[in-house]
Amino acid sequence: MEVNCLTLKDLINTRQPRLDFAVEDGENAQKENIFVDRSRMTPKTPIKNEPIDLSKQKIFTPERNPITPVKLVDRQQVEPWTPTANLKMLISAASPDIRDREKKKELFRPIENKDDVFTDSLQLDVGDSAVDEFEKQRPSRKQKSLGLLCQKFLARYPSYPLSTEKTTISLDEVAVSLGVERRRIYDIVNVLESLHLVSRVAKNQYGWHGRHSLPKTLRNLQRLGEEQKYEEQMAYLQQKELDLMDYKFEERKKDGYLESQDQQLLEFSESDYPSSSANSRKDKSLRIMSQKFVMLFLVSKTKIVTLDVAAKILIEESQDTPDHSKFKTKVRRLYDIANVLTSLALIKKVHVTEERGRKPAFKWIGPVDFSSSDEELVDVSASVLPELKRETYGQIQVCAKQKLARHGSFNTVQSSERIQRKVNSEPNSPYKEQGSGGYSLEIGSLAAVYRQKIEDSSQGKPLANKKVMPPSSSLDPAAPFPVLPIDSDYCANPLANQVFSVAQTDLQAFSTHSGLNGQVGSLLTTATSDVENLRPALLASQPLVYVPSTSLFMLYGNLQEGPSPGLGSGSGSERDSRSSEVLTATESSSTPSVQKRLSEERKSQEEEEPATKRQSRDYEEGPLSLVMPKKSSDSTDIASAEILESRGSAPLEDIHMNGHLSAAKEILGTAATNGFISSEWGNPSRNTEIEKSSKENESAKEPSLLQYLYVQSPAGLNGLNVLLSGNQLTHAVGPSSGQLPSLGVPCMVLPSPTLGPFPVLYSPAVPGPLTSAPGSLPNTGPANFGLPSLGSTAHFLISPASMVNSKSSTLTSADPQLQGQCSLNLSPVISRSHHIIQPESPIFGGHQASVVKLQQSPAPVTPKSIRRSHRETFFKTPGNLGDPVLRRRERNPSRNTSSAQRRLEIPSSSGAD
DNA sequence: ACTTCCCGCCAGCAA
DNA sequence: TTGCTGGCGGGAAGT
Repeated sequence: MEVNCLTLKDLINTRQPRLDFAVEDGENAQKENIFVDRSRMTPKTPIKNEPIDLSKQKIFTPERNPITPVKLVDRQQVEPWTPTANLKMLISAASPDIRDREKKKELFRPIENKDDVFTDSLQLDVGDSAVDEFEKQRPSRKQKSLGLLCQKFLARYPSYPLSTEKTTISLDEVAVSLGVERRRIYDIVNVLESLHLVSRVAKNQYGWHGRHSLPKTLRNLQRLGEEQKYEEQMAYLQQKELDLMDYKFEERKKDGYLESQDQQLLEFSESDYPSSSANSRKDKSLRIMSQKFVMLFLVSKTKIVTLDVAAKILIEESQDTPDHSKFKTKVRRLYDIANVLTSLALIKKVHVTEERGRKPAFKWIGPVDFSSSDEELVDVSASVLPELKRETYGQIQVCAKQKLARHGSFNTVQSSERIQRKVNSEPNSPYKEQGSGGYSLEIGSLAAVYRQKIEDSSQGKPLANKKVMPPSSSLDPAAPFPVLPIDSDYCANPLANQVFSVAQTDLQAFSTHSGLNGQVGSLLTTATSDVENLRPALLASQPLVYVPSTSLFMLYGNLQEGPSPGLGSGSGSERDSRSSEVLTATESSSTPSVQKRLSEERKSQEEEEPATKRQSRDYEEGPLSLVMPKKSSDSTDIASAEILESRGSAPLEDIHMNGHLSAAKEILGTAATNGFISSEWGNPSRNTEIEKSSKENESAKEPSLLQYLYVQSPAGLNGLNVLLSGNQLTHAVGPSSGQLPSLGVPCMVLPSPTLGPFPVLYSPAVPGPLTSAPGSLPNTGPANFGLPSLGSTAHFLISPASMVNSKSSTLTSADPQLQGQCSLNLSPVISRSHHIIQPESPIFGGHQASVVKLQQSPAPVTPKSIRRSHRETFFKTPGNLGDPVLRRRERNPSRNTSSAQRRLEIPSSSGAD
C-alpha cells in the first residue's frame, strides 16, 4: 500500500526524475537490448528495467545515485520518475510474472551505437558529471534505428561473398554481437531474405548470399510487378488521392494475379542453402511486403513511391480491412522495410509534395535496368590482365565505364575474352583503346551529369586528360542528399575498424552503380601492366566494395588465379547506406585462396561507423581525383596513405606527403598514362581513416595480389577516404632503408562518397622509374583532376605497390617500418586539393582541414618484414578477431587506439556536422 | 501536431 | 513444452 501511495504521488510529478533512477535507468536503457549474463546480473527491480527516456530528465537529484544496483528493497524507497515506470513498478510488485519479465529485460541492453566509453562510464561512478555524461552518451533513438542496425549487420558480411564459401548467420550470435534483441534481427533478415541476400537455413540460422543475385532478384520482382500492374495501381491511387475504398483489386484477384503472386515471391531464386521449411511458414508478410514494396519501385517510372500508396496497395492485396489502424500498421512496417532497403542503398528517403502537402516517400536509387543477361554478368577473369599485358606491354589502362544508366545494365563486367573480342573486332565497342596503350571499358553507368564527360573520354580520348566536373547541385534538386539517421556521435564509434575484403584477381576493377537518376558514379580504373613486375593496377571488374560510412574495404586479387568458380559477376550497388545517393557497385571475382582469406576476413567482426548527415548541397562539392603515378617497382614496396580532410579555410598541414602530392597533382593535369576517374555519388560519410598497408610478394603461384584498402575517413577528417592497394611486386625494392618511402605509391584521391559524386581514380603503377626523390613525380601519371570541383573530401587510393593492411594495430606495432613507409609526402597535393576542394559550402564551414599524421618509423622497411605482417594481418579486422561477442565485450576505448584512425592526429575534427 | 519507428507483448508454429 | 518467429500496435522520440 505504501508503495502505491508513493506511486500515485509520483505520477503527478513524473517529470522530475530522480537522479538515482536516472543513473540506473540510463544503465537499464543501455541494457535493454543487450544480452548480459544473468549470473552476473543482480536482480533488478522492474522499475529499474523500465527503459526510460533520460533525455527528458533534466533534473537529477545527486543524493540518489546508487553506484551499484540497488536491491529491490532499497529501490522501493525511490520514487519512480515516470508514470510508466511507476505503474510498472506497482504492477511488478503485485505480479511475479511481470517481475520475471522485467528481469528478462535486463538480459539485454542496448549495445548498438554504444561505445565502450559509454559502457565504462556507466559502470563507473555516477555523479552529476556522470549523469551528464550519460545524458550525452545515451544512445538516441536514431542511434538505435533499424537502419543503423541493418548497416551494422550488413557490415558483417561481404557484399559479394565468394561462391565457394557459405556464410552462416546465427541470429543469436548476431543479436548478441550487435547488442540487440533477436526480434530486431528478424526484421532485417526478413527483408534481406526477400531480396535473396540471405536465406533461411534452419532455425535461428540463415545463410548469407550477398548481392550476387540481386540483379536477378530485382529483375524478377520487376517482372512480377509488371504482371501485377502495380504501376497502374499506383498511378490510380496517386491520382485519386488514395481513397482506400476507391480502388479495388477485385478484378485482379479474380484473375488470380494476387493469388499467384505470393507464391512466386520468394521463390524465384533458389537458395544456395537448403531451405528448411522456410517457405512453409505462413507468416512471411514482412518478406512478401518487402518484395512488393520493391516491385512498386521497379515498375514505377518515377521510381518514387509514397508510403501511403504503398500501404494502400499492400492493404488491398492483403485483403485487410482498410481501416486507419491497418494503414498505420502497414506504414510502420513499410518504414521498417525502407530502413533496411535504405541500408542496402536501394532506396532513399524523399518527400513528395502534393496539393495536400508533403508526403513521405522513397526513391529507388538502386539498379534499374536488369535487361542484361546473366551472361553479361561475368567477372573479368584474372586472365584478362595478363592477356592485355601481353598485348600491350607496358601500361594498360582499362577504364571502366558504366553503361548508360538509361540503358541500363549496371556493373556489367566483361570477361577477358569478351574484352579481347571487342577490342579486336569491334570498332565501336565500349572498350576503347587508350592512347596510352590501354583499354577503356564500359562498366557502368554514370551520373547523367558526368555521363557526357565520361563519354568523351570513352570516345578515345585519354580519360586521364579529362577533367571531370563535380556534380552540381542541380543534379537532383528534388532529391536531397540522402540523410542517414546517423549522428556524429556515432561516427566516432565503432566502425573504424571495419575492414572488408572484397576481391581478388589480378585485375582489379572498381565499378559503381548508378542509381536511377544517373546518380551513379562511374568508376574508371586504370590498370597498369607491368609484365615484368606483375604489378597490376586496378582493372575493371574488380569489385570495390564501398561501404557506407563504415569503413575500410580491402580488395585484393591474385593475378594468376582465375575467377572463382561459381562466382558470377557481382553487380550491384554497394551499400553506402548513408547516402542514398551514392551507389557504388563492386564486382568481384576471387580465387579460392583469396576466398579463403576473405572468409577469414569475413569472420572478423566489423563495426559500423555511421556517416553524418549530408545535405543536398554536398553534391556541389566536387569530387577529387588525384592520380599519382606508381612508383617504380624498386621503390614501392609499401603503400601508405595519409588522409587529410581539406576544408576550405583550414590550412592543411602536411606531414610527409608534400612532395608526392604536389607532384601527383601536376601529373594529374597532364599525362594520362595512369589516371583514372570514377565517380561516386554522395557518400555520406565524412569520416576519414588512414590506412596503411603493405603486402608481401606472393610466391610464384601468387605472383601478386592486389589489395586495396578503402578507408573511410573518420568524422573528424571530414571525408577523406583512402583506398590503398597493396599489390606488391616481388622484386620491388623498398625505398632506401630508413627513408620514408617516397611516394612510390600511386595514389588516388577520391572524393568522399558523401560529398563527391565523383569517385576516384586510381593511378596505376608507372612502369618507368619514378623519381625517388620525394616530391618529385614522374610525368607519367595520368590525372583527372577537376581541381575546381574537388570535393571537400577526398579519398586516396594507393596503388598496389604495397599491400594494404587493414589491421591498424599491426601497422602500429608490428610494422613500424611499414608505418614509416606509409607515410607519404602527400601533403602538398593534399593541401592543394584542399584548397581546390574546399568549397565555400556551409557544410564544410565547420570542418577544419584535418591532417593525418602517420607514425613514421625511422626504421627502413624491408619487403620481408612487410610480407610477414601482411600475412598475418591483412585479413583481419582490427579489434575484430575472435568471438564477436567477446570482442564486443572487450571493446573499449583503447580498441580504437589501435586502429589506424586513432593513430592519426587530427588537429581539428570537423565540428560542423 | 505530425511523422517515425522503437520496443516488446504475445500468438502461431515447429521441434 | 519450449523456444523460435514475427505480427502488431502503443507510445515516445524526432521534426
